[in-house]
Amino acid sequence: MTDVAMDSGRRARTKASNRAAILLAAREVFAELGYDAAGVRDVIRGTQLASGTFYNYFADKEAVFRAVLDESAQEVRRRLRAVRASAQTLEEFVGDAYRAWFSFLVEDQLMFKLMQRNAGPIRSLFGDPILGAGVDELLDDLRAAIARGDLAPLDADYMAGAMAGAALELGVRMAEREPADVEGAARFATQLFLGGIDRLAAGAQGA
Amino acid sequence: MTDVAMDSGRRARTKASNRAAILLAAREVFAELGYDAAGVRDVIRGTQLASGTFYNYFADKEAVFRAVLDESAQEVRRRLRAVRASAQTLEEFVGDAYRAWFSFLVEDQLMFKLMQRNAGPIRSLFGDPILGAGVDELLDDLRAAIARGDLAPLDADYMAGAMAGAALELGVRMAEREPADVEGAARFATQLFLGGIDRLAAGAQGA
DNA sequence: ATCAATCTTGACGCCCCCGTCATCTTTGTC
DNA sequence: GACAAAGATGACGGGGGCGTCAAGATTGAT
Repeated sequence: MTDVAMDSGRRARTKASNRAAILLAAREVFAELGYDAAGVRDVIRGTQLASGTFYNYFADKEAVFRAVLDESAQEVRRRLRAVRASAQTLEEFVGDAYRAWFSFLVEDQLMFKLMQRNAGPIRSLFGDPILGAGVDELLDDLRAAIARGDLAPLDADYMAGAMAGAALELGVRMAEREPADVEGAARFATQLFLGGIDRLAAGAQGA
Repeated sequence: MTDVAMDSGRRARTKASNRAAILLAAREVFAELGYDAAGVRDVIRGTQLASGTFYNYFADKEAVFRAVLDESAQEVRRRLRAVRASAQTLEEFVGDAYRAWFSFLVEDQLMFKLMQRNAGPIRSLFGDPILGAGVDELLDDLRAAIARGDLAPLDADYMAGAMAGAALELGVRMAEREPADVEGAARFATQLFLGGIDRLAAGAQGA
């Protein structure tokens, strides 16, 4: 052997590329047919591989599905974290997050389609999280902002839900426009929530 | 025969009750397993009937599914229409609609579960509408209000989307609280959107 | 060049669901 | 009570997806 853990052999390279091919095909198939309707065969049909080979890479359909979602979820969270961390004002915090989210939807429409089509399966395979962990992080950020005094003491749980729900439906409509209206949708969402936060804050202190 | 179209015979009664039993079982099964995973057999297992009997009432799985959704959708729309028609102010319009929506979710949790679980199939079987026709009516109302001058000229499409998306996710969180927080969630949503509308209106005229 | 280890292949057996249909049961009529 | 029409039943044949595995192909080390 040339050395340990050298992933440069032909062996290792095809292994990686096969895995990638399966993941890509799976993403397309799940987005197109939906998790339940899609079969392992539909996935491999999208590659050059034989049916048996699939099982050298993943235990079953659920395993690929999880892997596919992990990829996307990580990327989304990475971007949103970056944007939120560098926000200086509340307006930046809200606006940049929406802008990043909408941009991502436009870039990776396959993932968006996948999320919409498989909301049910995602909810039942993982806990609740469709936008899942992403919403959890938003919730944490909101709570932290309230604790710091940067944000009025509103119901962070409801707020995170409303922002996430609006993000999904606005995303659909944003992507339908020609050309995709990332900036317009981001501005709309920003004004909507900043205005809403103001009013909720006013009500909270008055009560 | 006693007479025409008399639905009082034993015959007609069992027919109606069988149909109802199938619809109820279908609602439960679809909510529990999801449209794709559920089979016609799962549905009849929830009744006293034999497998063949199913096909005397519905052509196939898709047909029952459509029937189940129709029932619920009609009820939701009926309630929302009633509430909106009698609204005098913007605050009533928004607040009462959310209150009606959240109440309905609490009363008919089975339908809510069904909606969440089968968002994908619903989207692909019908056009887009998960909350579908309901959102269309909201959109119409918003446009009408803008035309009348009761509402500032904001993007009605985005607004309807944001309100609907928030309605879904707020609904989830509202129902999770113990006891279900219909009033709190309705107030939250109302303040959020009234505040948002104010700010969007201010921006619109300034631009 | 040889050979063992590793990976790929696709046919196979298994299981489950679907929609039908010949048969039996119930209903309504006279 | 007898008979015809309407309806319920569940066994059956067909189709399709799943995961396995024996046989063949590739790789990498000597």
